[in-house]
Amino acid sequence: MSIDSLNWKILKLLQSHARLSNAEIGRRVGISSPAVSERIKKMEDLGVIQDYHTSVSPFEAGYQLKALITLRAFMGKLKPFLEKVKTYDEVVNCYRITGNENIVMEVVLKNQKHLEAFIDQLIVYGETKTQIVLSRVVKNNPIKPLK
Amino acid sequence: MSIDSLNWKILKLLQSHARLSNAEIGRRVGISSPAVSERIKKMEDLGVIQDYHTSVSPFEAGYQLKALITLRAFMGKLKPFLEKVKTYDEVVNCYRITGNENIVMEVVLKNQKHLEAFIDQLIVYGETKTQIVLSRVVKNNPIKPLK
DNA sequence: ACTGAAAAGTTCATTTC
DNA sequence: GAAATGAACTTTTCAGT
Repeated sequence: MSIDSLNWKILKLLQSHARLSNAEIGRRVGISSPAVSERIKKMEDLGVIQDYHTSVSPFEAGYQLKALITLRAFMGKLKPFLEKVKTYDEVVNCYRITGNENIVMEVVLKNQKHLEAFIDQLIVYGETKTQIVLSRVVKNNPIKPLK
Repeated sequence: MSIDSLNWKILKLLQSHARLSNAEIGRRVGISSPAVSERIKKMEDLGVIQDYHTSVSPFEAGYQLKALITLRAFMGKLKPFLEKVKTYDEVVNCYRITGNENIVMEVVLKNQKHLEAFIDQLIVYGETKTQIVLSRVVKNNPIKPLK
């Protein structure tokens, strides 16, 4: 499927402002709101649009620490871990990756004690390395059309 | 600021379904739509809600590869890189982190040739390590209230 | 992709608790 | 201070073109 330039205009708006009304989007891209609605629906159905997400400030929610934790799973422990990781409230995102480590997780934590307790839970699945997130330099940069 | 339980209910809905109408949220949490609207507005103003984001499938948009690239910046090159990184279309997210590497980026790329060309651009700023993302095990897991 | 009418949702002032 | 109500306005949905 190829995304036409009108759909790219719609996606550009939605990627940074998901709660814009169809009418407002229509005004900005120059079509009527039913047309916007139909295009968005089609993109949802085709899987071009995956989901609409609200980001909540971890800090405001009481999570003082953000970290990236990589895991190098022990033999036979990767599969059980892939199931277990879905149950951790601390894990916001988790990727399976190539290389020496198998897994990288983005986690939110109350404090250092919480971090320590969380890492302790992981130790049965593999070796971990932890990097504290100091700041977010680029945040959800919208995807653009290929040239 | 502490988030009350009604606001947590609203946030729970919004985190996974950012385009729900205020009226629909109100129905599900048991208050009127003006009350929902006011609560959301207040959370936006206080910075509890940071933004509303639509995720577009990189694959459907023509990006066949997703990778995590870490960078260990050369002496005096970190600051210029922090400015430069905001200009790369390939970089969806970028964090500054503690540890041996200073930076980790989530990037989307057309193909291996594109990856190679992108890494070539980074080489002036520091040493890179690239890990290809095989799959996303956990995706935007909503933040929950602290116990 | 547009139009037009009906249904649904939002906004704002006011009232209530 | 927080939420409900009701009127005016806006948006969405769904028909037909």
